[in-house]
Amino acid sequence: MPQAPAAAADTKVLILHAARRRFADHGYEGTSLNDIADDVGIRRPSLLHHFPSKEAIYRAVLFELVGDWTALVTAAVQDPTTGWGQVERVLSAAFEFFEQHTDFVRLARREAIDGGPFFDEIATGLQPLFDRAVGFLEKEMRAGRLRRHNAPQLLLAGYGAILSYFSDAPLITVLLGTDPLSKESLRVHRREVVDLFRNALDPR
Amino acid sequence: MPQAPAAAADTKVLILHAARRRFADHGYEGTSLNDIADDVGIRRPSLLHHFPSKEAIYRAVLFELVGDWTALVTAAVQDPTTGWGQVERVLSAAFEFFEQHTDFVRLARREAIDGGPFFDEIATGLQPLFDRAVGFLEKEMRAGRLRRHNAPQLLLAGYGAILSYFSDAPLITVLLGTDPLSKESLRVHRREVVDLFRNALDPR
DNA sequence: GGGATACCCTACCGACCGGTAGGTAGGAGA
DNA sequence: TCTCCTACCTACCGGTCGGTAGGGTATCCC
Repeated sequence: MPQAPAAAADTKVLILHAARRRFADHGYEGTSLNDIADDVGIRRPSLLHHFPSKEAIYRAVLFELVGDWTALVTAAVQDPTTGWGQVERVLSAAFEFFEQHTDFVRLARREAIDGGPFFDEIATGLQPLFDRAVGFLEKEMRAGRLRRHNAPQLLLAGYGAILSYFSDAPLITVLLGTDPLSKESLRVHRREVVDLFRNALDPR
Repeated sequence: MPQAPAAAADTKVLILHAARRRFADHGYEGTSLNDIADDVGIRRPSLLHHFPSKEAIYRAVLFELVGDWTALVTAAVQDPTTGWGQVERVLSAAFEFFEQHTDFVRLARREAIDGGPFFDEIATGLQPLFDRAVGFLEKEMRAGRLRRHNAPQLLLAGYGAILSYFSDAPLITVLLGTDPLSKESLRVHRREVVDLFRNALDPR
């Protein structure tokens, strides 16, 4: 029983959505095209009508997410605030983004660990963001609006602390005994992390 | 050309060693028994003479590492020191362990993200360690030897900051432009993280 | 010497992988 | 109405996966 063809754009969106979930949950190797096709409700060869290969699907998912992340950071940095206020703004924006894009966090983590075939493009995509953040921190430290630290290392520590909470949610669920992604847990975690960095950075 | 059989114990050790590297580098799905067998220098069926299945090999690798980690934490906590001094001691011990067991870090990370079939046993193995650490922090906070914080969340933030530095080394290499696992980089990172937590915890 | 056992091998299995070939249904435009 | 295109299908490709069967050889124990 043949099926009425859907609009190509719609199917492509459905594929990307299903693929993002699968890749985030099980990684590149742990996801088969059949898995994705089943989620969409079509057969595998029909997937490959919309994308030339599994690799192309993965790449599309990755770039979409990096694009979202870049847009958010760019917007957050637009604001001319300085000192601790700006740091807190960016921290908050990052938190909100990660809350709403847990797939992105886990995918990024997998890429960071793997150093796989797509890794280079992702890394060079993220580097300007990192450099800009380091530049901002160092400028504010020199101006005395933030306490002096090794800016890149501090940034890495912060990125690690926040990202881990979202990427390792399955483990943290067991450790805490409650859902770490619940409104209340998120509120508490966010306050704790912001506090950690205020103690380190805010000259008061 | 048949080969002289080696002592079973030796081969088993070689298998576990090769498997740990492979699983850490490429994950469970991304590692085939042929990969491991090639590293050891035997054929795949010979692997399965020493272990009943791929899953059994993975499980053995995982439990060995969790055992090492448990032993280290237990030893570090043995010391009767209190307050910030004890926190700094444990932090230092963890750093050293992670430096020497980067395979463990990446494997643990993969497990934490996946929530896979082996995950439950690992998580319940780690939970007592987590609970004990939280207990220590809260005791010291009540006694006024550490500044008050939400202990579990602070611990998670710390664990995330440190672990990420090692697990995400491939990405960080690109971001920093230097080897994050070099003696000098490690020294700087360690000082920065210890500083971060001293600012938060040490009542001075 | 003769088993028994431990270790490793080649040869094979069924299942699944990503990807291709070829065909069909149905809408759009001449 | 004829033609072209899109979207999807079934059937198949070569190759790899984890795992098994069965044989050969070295070593240990009697």
